[in-house]
Amino acid sequence: MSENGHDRRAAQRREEILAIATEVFFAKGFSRTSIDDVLERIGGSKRTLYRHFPGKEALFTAIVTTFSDRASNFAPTTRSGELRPLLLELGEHYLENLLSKDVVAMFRMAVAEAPHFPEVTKVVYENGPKRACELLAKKFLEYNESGQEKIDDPAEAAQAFLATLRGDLFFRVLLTAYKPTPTQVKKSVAAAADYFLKTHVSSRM
Amino acid sequence: MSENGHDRRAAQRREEILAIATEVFFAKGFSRTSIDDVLERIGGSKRTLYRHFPGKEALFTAIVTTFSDRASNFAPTTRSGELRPLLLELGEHYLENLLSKDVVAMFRMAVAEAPHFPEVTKVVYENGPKRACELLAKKFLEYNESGQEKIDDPAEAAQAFLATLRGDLFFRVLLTAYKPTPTQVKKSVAAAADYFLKTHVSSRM
DNA sequence: CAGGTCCGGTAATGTACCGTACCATCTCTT
DNA sequence: AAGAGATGGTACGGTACATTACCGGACCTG
Repeated sequence: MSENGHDRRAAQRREEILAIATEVFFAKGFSRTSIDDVLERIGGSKRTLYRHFPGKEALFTAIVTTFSDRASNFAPTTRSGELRPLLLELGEHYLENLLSKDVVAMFRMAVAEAPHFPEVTKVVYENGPKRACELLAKKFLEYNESGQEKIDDPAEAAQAFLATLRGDLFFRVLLTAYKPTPTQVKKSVAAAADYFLKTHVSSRM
Repeated sequence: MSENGHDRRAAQRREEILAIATEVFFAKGFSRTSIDDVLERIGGSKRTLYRHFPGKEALFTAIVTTFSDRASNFAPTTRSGELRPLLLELGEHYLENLLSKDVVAMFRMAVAEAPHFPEVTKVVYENGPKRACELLAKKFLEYNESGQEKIDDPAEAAQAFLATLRGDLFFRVLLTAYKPTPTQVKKSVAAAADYFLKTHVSSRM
């Protein structure tokens, strides 16, 4: 009953539609995107779109939940014994991802529609900032077991590190056309890492 | 030529329209607010609204610029000699304001419409996060002249303090129905202040 | 008081758009 | 090979909405 030819094709088509719709929604936002806009890009008929997604709102929830889930993973990092390089690598990866075009676009859409789709945007929060913080806290815990220094209160440390990492930058990117260069990102990350090292680390004896 | 009776009345009416329109836009967002919705609340005719504001977009820019300007002031604070109470007072005021219903609503609208009104939302950034940071840096400078302790690099210290203050909270409020209680806010502020004191302060000799 | 300007209310105009219906064609299952 | 379902293309219904137009009455200025 599984691996039906029809079903396989349908699933493929669904993925394709979802991918293109994601692009369109990210480019124009929820309200400014019309179903016809999406259709123009995917090329099929209206009926097929409505078969896969019962309406515009369903399309929105599918886009946001799947994207926010896929986009929220810390890259596996080299686990050297030194803390600072680890922080730099993790921080840079996090910021680069957070400030990327797609993530910013999704954030704009999710924040705007939060009052209308509370359950959906809650998922964004959980897959996004919350999960990032938890994963980082876990990495800190791992580090504490094998590393040279000790990180106090990993959960709160992770929270603080990510916050200083974001600083002002994310707001600025969300609200203006500003996009920092990789060099500027690196500089911000280095500053945040140094703060972190001053505060949350005690040398292991 | 000034203080005309007509002009006075008109200015008054404009203010009234702007205030009510602000409420409606904040409650429903830009795209979901219809001109008729606003009109229903202000009670007049369409023509008068269109006389004061040439269209929906003009109404949007007026709302966002004036509100973001008015909402972004640090309260004057008691300048005692101790740093910690100062941080607590400033931080609490900042967070309470940032997480208030209206500010959150404006942020949602501004972020969503940023691609379409770049100049306007840029003003929001400058009146909001940027200005807050500058004002706080100035306060730190003042403190350094009269206080008991010394804050290193006031500009960057202000940035870091506000960032740790926000932490995760603002995202969570933007994306979910969560609203922290005053007690929780106080707790967050205290944590951020303690973190700050550990990092950015050197005792004056 | 005369005249211009603002105001309120309603109607009209034109457009954009979501969702459905119809029908011929293609694809996979049995 | 036949039937069932998916697809493409186009057209339709109904609605919501921004903006303009019209008109009778109110208010301020000269």
